[in-house]
Amino acid sequence: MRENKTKYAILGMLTRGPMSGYDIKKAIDFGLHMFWSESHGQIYPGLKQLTEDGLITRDIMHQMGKPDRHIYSITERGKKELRTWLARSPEPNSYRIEVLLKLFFGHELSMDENLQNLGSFREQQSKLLEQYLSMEQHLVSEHADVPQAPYWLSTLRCGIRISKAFVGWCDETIEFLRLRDGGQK
Amino acid sequence: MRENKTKYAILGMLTRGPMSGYDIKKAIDFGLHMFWSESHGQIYPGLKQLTEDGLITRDIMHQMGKPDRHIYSITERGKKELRTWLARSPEPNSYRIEVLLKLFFGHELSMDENLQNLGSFREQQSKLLEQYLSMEQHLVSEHADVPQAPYWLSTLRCGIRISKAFVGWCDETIEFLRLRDGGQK
DNA sequence: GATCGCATGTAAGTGGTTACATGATTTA
DNA sequence: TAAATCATGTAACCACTTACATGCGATC
Repeated sequence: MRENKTKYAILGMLTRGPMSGYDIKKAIDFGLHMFWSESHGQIYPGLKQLTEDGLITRDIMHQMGKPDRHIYSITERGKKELRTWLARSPEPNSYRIEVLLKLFFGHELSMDENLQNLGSFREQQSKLLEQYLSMEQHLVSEHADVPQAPYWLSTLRCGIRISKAFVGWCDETIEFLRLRDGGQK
Repeated sequence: MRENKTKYAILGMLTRGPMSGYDIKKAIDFGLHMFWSESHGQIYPGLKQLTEDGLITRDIMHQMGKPDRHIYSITERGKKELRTWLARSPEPNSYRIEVLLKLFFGHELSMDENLQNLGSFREQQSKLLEQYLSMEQHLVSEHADVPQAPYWLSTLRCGIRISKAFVGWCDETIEFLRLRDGGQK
């Protein structure tokens, strides 16, 4: 059974308070971007469905010079539905890591090309790492008082661990392959 | 541009030598399963397309008491296509990690439920880790001589690093949340 | 006698991204 | 003056999984 999890990301964000689809998209992009993503092409139909199911309600705010804002609020039933899902053990995640697929077939490439791929991946990950570290600082210093902070911090620290692991692996692997290549000559 | 990468996984496996769709599926499940997956509902149509495009060719082997085997071989053009893709810098991977989405909204749950989710994820990852470690041993002792071995080893070691990172993070987070919970009382 | 492995394929349905569509205001 | 931001939605398209379809032989 493949389940659509967009609804839970939406419901989760609405526990912070009423907001628009646009706000939800931004909140997901900012808060979850190291481990989750939703496109607005999923969010707007999702909001429609959730409204029909009675898990959220909609209010319309008129604005001058800007489009109307549709403000959604989570209902009690919505909260219940969210909690039920949250409490079910997480399914194993299946990721697809392109750099690893490429490296697995690395024998088909020159060593130089492999090292370039690894280098570009390393750069991606070390940029992410820096970003997470500065977000962690920001969270600790600015939002330590909000009750969700420990959970946000914990997910951030997972991102930090993972990107550190990737960077470390890149360094190890670049050296390992270089040595092998040199030794072969 | 969202690109279908199934074809590259197939082409890559066929660089080992001619094999059937069934074999390819098994090779992917066994060799790539920590970072890639393909369903046979993707593989068979993929093989058809690749044959039409002239990137692979097909031979049919009759067997007694079993269905025919369709044996595919990669062509020169196929190898070229694969190499071109392999040499392009890997795209950043977008993973969806359910346990993190759940933990991000952990404030909606009891501490006990959060710890249970973390515990179940930790178990998943530590099982994976053990599996990878034994595969590493096997690879080093049995297949050290094949020319692809360093690449296979490298991808395995990435899996090892990542699952270690997850397990370490789980331990840290379980303790972090327990302390916070105890401190609050 | 049931299930698993071998072996290939198609079809239905869902998941998800990107482009299309609109349009005012602010910023570079 | 070009672009980015605010703001919402739909439609087309592709990716991917799962169920359907078939059928023999071996194992439990």
